[in-house]
Amino acid sequence: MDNHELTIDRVFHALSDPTRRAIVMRLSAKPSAVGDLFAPMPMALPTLLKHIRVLEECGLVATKKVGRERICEMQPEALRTTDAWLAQQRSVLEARLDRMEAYVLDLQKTENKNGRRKKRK
Amino acid sequence: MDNHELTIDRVFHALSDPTRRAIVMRLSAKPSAVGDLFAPMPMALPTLLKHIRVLEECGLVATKKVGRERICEMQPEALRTTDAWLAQQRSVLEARLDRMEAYVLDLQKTENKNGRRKKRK
DNA sequence: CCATCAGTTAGTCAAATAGCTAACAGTCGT
DNA sequence: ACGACTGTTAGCTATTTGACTAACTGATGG
Repeated sequence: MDNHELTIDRVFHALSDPTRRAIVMRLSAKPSAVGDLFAPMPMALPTLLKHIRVLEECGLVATKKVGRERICEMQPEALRTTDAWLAQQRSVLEARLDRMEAYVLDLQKTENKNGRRKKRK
Repeated sequence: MDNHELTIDRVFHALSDPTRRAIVMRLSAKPSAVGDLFAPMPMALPTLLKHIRVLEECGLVATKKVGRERICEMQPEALRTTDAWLAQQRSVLEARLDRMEAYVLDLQKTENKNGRRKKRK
């Protein structure tokens, strides 16, 4: 019953498919009906529909029925949450690499001062 | 033959699994041997090994054999590439939403000037 | 040198995924 | 009212995934 859950699991999984990433790119530019999204896609309509459902269930996209069309549009929040996870990892990782680089540079400086016979046995 | 490909597909897929995200988080903090990663995981060793291979094949992690251990460490580049994709979508989407908000605010202002009978039928 | 330690390979299995076709169901224009 | 338009549902299939156990390989450490 409780679909439309915004779990990082689901969002990453949704974005792992090139068709779904293409949909996300189009919907980021502007909301569209299912038929508009379908036009350029090399697959059957029900297949596309299923991709849209996946995007909906992870919270990346919301849809509403208007007449006989279904309009799809991006939900900025899901994108932000996922971006935040990635940014967090990057910052932890890159902070550590920077510290390491600083440490190595410091080592080199110390070596230059204290002992130059390093290269000989 | 050509594994270790850094495709956005593979990176997103790799990150869609909570076990693999946990590995990424630990390796972002510091490189570790397979055994260290294994210790807190509630699964068999070969299962963990396979997760590590997935991370390796998408370019997120690199490993090297040292004695009888295998040391794993993060590859910052893969994280950056994926982060860039997400950031790009966010910027397109949020720029559009901002324009739309501005437009709506402008409409409201115009209405306030021209016609106040809006609320009555 | 041989037991233990740290992975590794191979093989099995259930569930999930992405694709298809065929048939059905609301809406709209005339 | 009815045909065309736009989805939608219901199966079916092949492939991939994430998990397991059992058996194997290559490095220590004593």
